[in-house]
Amino acid sequence: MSEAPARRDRRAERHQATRHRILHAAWALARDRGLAGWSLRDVAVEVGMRAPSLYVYFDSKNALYDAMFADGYGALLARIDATSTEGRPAEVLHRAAHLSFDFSVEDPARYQLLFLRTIPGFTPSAESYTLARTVLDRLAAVLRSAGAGSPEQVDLWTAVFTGLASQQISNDPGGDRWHRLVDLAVDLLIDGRESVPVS
Amino acid sequence: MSEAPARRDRRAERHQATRHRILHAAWALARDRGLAGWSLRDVAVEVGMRAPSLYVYFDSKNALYDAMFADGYGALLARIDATSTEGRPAEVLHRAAHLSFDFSVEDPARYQLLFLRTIPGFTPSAESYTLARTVLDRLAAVLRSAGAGSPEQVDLWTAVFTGLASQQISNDPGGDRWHRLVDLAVDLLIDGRESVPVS
DNA sequence: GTCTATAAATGGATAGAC
DNA sequence: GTCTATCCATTTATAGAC
Repeated sequence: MSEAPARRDRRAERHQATRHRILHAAWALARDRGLAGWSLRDVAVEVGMRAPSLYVYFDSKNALYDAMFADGYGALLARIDATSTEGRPAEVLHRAAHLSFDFSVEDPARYQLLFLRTIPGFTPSAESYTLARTVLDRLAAVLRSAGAGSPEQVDLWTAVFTGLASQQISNDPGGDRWHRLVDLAVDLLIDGRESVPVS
Repeated sequence: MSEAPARRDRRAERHQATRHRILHAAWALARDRGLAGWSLRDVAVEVGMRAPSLYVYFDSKNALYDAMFADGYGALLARIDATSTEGRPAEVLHRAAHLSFDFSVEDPARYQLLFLRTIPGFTPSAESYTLARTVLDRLAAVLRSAGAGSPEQVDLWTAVFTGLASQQISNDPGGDRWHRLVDLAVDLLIDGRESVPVS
């Protein structure tokens, strides 16, 4: 009440900016030491603060995990939106497969947080969970638009490409041993009855 | 030197038995609270001891994780040995697929320890890692015996069936939404064998 | 909003008596 | 082999000064 709207807005903006710096630092630590390999102190050091100051921005460590969870699905949504759905169905499906695979492999910690249940005591908030559902439905819609949209087909697709990504992450980090199989897997899923040449 | 061999043997046997009790308790806690959701104190309570006594049997918590890792791969090996390799290649492949899928799904904590890198600071010992390699080679040999043994085929198979299992665990625990897709996936992979590059 | 100080709890690990 | 006692480090989280 005692402040002009402009000043209040600037402060809110600044607050949001600091939140993002904290979030970014947490991601960096997660990528570097594993999803569970860092503490709030570590995050604080990374952003040039003391640990207690973080509580101005996040109510708890799990709240920070929840923000990371939502942020990760936000990144997936952005990736989906940035991917063309033009072209023949087969082309769309190849693009969708690489989208899933690449998104998973490029950040194993994010993969672990978004797609596995691995942090003891952490459960996404209702809002974050709803976001996750929405984003995955959006990905399913892409498959549907390319004629691979039955529930069974979608389930099989997600299993195959997260499976390829998981193997790539765990058994050949930085390599391409499973990446090389992505297009082949798409072809097998598109038509299992006749051999499809691999380019 | 001051003890008769018989007495020494009985003591070694007793020691091994207690080690197994501890291992069993750790698995029970991992299944119940997650792979990282328990402490050595919890394990001790479970076996009716105090935490320091555990150090008579395991040098550290990571040593206990390592024993669990080896034990898990031992269980997989036993499962492989107990599975028939008789019948037509297609039958063998269906059996192998269900073996992989069921083994993963029936114990998510074990799946996490054996197939994902999720415990900060834990790396399997050289011996355990060698065992893991041996067991997975054994599974690959089964695929080979059924005509699906090229490195690319084996990589694709493991990715597909651990992927199905991972989705089942994370998104439909206790259900069969991805279990129902196992045989379908096998058929698709069998039909596509000719298109898999043979190196 | 950031800090110091500290609570409060946890957890891995060791020393040494019995 | 098991215990008590304890160390030592860590971590999440809170209180309250500035």
